[in-house]
Amino acid sequence: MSIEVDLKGRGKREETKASNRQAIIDAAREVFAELGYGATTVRDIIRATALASGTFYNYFKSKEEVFQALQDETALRVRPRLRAERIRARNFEEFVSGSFRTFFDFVKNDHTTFATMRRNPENQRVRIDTPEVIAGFDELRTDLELAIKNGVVPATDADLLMAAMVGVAFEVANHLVLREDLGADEAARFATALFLGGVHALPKKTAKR
Amino acid sequence: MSIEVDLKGRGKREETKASNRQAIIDAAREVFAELGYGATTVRDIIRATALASGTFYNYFKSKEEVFQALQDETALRVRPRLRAERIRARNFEEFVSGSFRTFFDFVKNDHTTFATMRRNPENQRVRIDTPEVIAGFDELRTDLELAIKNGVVPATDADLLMAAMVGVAFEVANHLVLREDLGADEAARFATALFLGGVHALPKKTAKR
DNA sequence: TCAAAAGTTGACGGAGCGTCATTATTTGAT
DNA sequence: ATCAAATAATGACGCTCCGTCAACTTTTGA
Repeated sequence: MSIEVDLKGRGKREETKASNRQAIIDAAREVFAELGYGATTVRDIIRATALASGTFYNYFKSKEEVFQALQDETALRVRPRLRAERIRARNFEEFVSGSFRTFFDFVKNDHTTFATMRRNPENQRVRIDTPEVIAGFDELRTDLELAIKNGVVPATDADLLMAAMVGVAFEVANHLVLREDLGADEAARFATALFLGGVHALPKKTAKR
Repeated sequence: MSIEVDLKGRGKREETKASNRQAIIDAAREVFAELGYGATTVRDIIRATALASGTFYNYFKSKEEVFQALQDETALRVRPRLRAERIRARNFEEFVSGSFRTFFDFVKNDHTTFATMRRNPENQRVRIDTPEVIAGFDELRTDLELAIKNGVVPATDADLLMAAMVGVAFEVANHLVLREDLGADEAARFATALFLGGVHALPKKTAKR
């Protein structure tokens, strides 16, 4: 008679599998933060765990793959917020300002996660475009295409528009992490004004992709 | 009586030193392009050279450092062009459009270099902010500060303005590399219109940094 | 001409990698 | 409750690459 609650509905097998995977991911997050992405080894990660070295490879192929899982986990936390913001928005202006504000808020609060993910001691930025991240980009482009179709935005290359928005978002986010004096509010106001102003000034040339 | 021309003014010592260094850098460029940054090893690089493995370490500490040298070399080719463009520009509009156009032209023509530097098979982007690159960013910020001082641009956080311009430039450049149908002209026209329009729409709030 | 300085070489000890035979745990059928 | 098959964990092993260093070669300038 077990008073144990089956945390995961399924059997013990499934349960430990999930918990081991999470243990590795959690350990990785800490080790990456401490040593930097480049310097950490698979052994470092597994050593921060109760598991044996071989076990690592039952779950991930390499440290890149754990990193990708980490990135996916993050994207998985951000995307719903962005989606909520997108639904709440009643016009294009709100869509843009809500997106920037949400993203910057996340970056500023989840500081460590984002910093770890983009910077490391060697002054080298690593960014992996995981499925979740790419899906997020696609959602954005789709929305921009919709805005174009509705005539809210001049008919431009939606791909470029997305690129521009993403570029501004990530690069500004970087400064957000590095600069103490810069808040999410200010950054969001800046990015929104810049992007919206820019969009309205676009020529109506290049239509399709 | 040597008919040999001392390519480098100095003695033989200096000369081979310079040529070895260059040989390593050149080999690295090719190997990175072939195997991708992540997969290449120091031995791969040195094997593509007439030198011995130990010699590598007389010139660089690691493959990261060679990569940095490569990046610096690239930045060293781009910066003068950007500076020339900046001098030619007779107003802020020309400054912005000239900068984007020059950068995108370079990216499109020097395709391989840029692609190698930002992408690799593992779908992972690596970017190192080397001294040359940072210096380039600083120049840009200085110019933007000047434009603000002259009242051509609303008084905004020059740091953010730089970040935005850099973000747009790099992210659009990425698409430039990946998309066949996209030309440097079109990209430059897009980025210029977006950025200039955005700048003029900025609030005059946040003054200093 | 030659000894000191500078640079090159590749072999070596060490570290991390990914695999795999072995051992332990879980499962479902009886 | 028992047990054989399925599944997962373990850590030792062979391998590759790393960075160093003593021995050797080339250059320098006295």
